[in-house]
Amino acid sequence: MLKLSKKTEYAFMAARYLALNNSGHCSTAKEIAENYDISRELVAKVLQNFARSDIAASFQGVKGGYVLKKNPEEVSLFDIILSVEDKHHLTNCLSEDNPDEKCSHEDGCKIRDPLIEIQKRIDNLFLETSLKQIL
Amino acid sequence: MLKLSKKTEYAFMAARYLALNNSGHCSTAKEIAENYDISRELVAKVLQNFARSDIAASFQGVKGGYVLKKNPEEVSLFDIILSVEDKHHLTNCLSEDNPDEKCSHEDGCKIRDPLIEIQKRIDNLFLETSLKQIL
DNA sequence: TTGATATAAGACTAATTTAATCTTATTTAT
DNA sequence: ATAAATAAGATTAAATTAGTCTTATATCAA
Repeated sequence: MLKLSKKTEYAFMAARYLALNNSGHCSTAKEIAENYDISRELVAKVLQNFARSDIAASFQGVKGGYVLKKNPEEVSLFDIILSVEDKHHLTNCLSEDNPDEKCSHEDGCKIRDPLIEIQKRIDNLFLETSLKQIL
Repeated sequence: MLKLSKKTEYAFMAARYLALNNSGHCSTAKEIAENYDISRELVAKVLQNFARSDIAASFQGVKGGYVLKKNPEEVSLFDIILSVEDKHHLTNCLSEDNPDEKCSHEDGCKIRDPLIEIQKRIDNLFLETSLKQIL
């Protein structure tokens, strides 16, 4: 596997849409969902996440919606993933709720450290790629 | 997410075990499973995959088991992942059974190309890391 | 002030994927 | 012959992910 979730895919798409339509105009979840033919509710959740993590500003009510809060070159794909995904770790024993040496296979499994290194380098790939680069 | 499957974790562990115990000695699935306290059947499947993809040689019958067929520095983590995992793609539209331009979001989603690039670079990280490096 | 259209957020259900187990067959050393 | 191993596929169970539904709140405009 090692697959991005649909939520992350939708997040990339929604962020891209916001970036391309940021001329003072407020984009709604409905608008984006219809544009890509995906679930309105899922897009809405993605956008709510964006608002929470300060990627986008939200406006409620009629004429409400979302606008990007940063320049596309200032938003990394990593920011977007983090905004939308709670777990983003290669293995369970690499996650923060499982700090330090804790591995379900006791000290039998010694693959943790090299994987931490690879994890960092993968994160960096997404960190180095900005939203601007996918427009 | 973007998580390795347990199968892949087990594969790394099993490969590591084989590499550390390759002094003419045949390692069995049972032995490895007990050593790491994981399911015997799952380890068996991993080892069968290793045999099919020529990472290990298998010997049947009593006194049977598996031995690494290559030097640890000649086996990459990517080889191991490929051996054990059928899908190893960042997104569904990146998989081979979905060639070329086919994306469920028609031409609406334009994130495919940059993701192909990131996919390649992730693959490279695993390709550049050899089994020897996790011993 | 009411109705229409948004976001906000959480509960719930459905679908898919992954993990684990079970079963049967075959091989081979003793 | 028997015990211990691989081989391979079927089946079940568990976990995760995707998608939907519901209720509440905000805001614009007639």
